[in-house]
Amino acid sequence: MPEGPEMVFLKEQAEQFIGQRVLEAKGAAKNIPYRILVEQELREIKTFGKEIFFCFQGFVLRVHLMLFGKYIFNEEINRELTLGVAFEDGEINFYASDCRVIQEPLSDVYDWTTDVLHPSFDAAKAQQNITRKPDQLICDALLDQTILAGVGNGIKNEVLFRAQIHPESVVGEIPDLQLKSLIRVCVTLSIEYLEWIREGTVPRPWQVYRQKECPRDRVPLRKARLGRPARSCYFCEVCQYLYLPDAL
DNA sequence: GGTTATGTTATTTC
DNA sequence: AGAAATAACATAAC
Repeated sequence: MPEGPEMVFLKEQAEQFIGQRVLEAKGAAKNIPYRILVEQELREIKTFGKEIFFCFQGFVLRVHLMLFGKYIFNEEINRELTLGVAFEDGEINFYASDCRVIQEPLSDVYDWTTDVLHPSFDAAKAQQNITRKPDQLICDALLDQTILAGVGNGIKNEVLFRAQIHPESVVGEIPDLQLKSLIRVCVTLSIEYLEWIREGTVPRPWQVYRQKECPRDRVPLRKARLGRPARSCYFCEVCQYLYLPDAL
């Protein structure tokens, strides 16, 4: 569930509660001021990458779904509730999530120019940031949330396929134009992914992620755990070019 | 039943 | 000290 587009979709769903007061807040999450939340008015909802923020007067509730997180509206499921917040017209319940309170202004903590789904995303800056670690593998660079917030393992695999770049390519060896196009695809694919969610497209039309065959070459895809830490990569050895330093 | 997995952080190890 | 590996968290699908 938890790549950037999923969180933007959640924000769109939860925005129905803006302007409403909290009737009840409960859950197992630690360091949440449950009692203080009650009566507070939800002012705004924001996302940054895979995080969502419920903004109240003077503080922000931050939720990250991590790997197994789930949320459900107006219902509880038979599992330990991490955080449930009831508003005047409905409630939202989070499970297996990481929830925190942020006191500082969000703009002191987050830089939205790195969020691929934010209007102020700065592609040129992302390219500079990636190039700053020229020895890194591109499959790792794409998952760096300080460079491309919101890109997860699914988007990573799809983007590399579309840009025809092998996941084990060394960042410093990828030509500028290729890298630029790769970053652009991070944005366009994230937007497409958001559309799939909005339209309820299931299963997601992944081209390579969790797939068996290359849709371009009809060749079996390779699956390998690459990078640090090792993450699943699905790729085509025929059409995805491996950029490596010259041998010898 | 074992393995794997859309993610991040804390701890341990080198 | 600091980088890098490992564990931890918690859940469902294969």
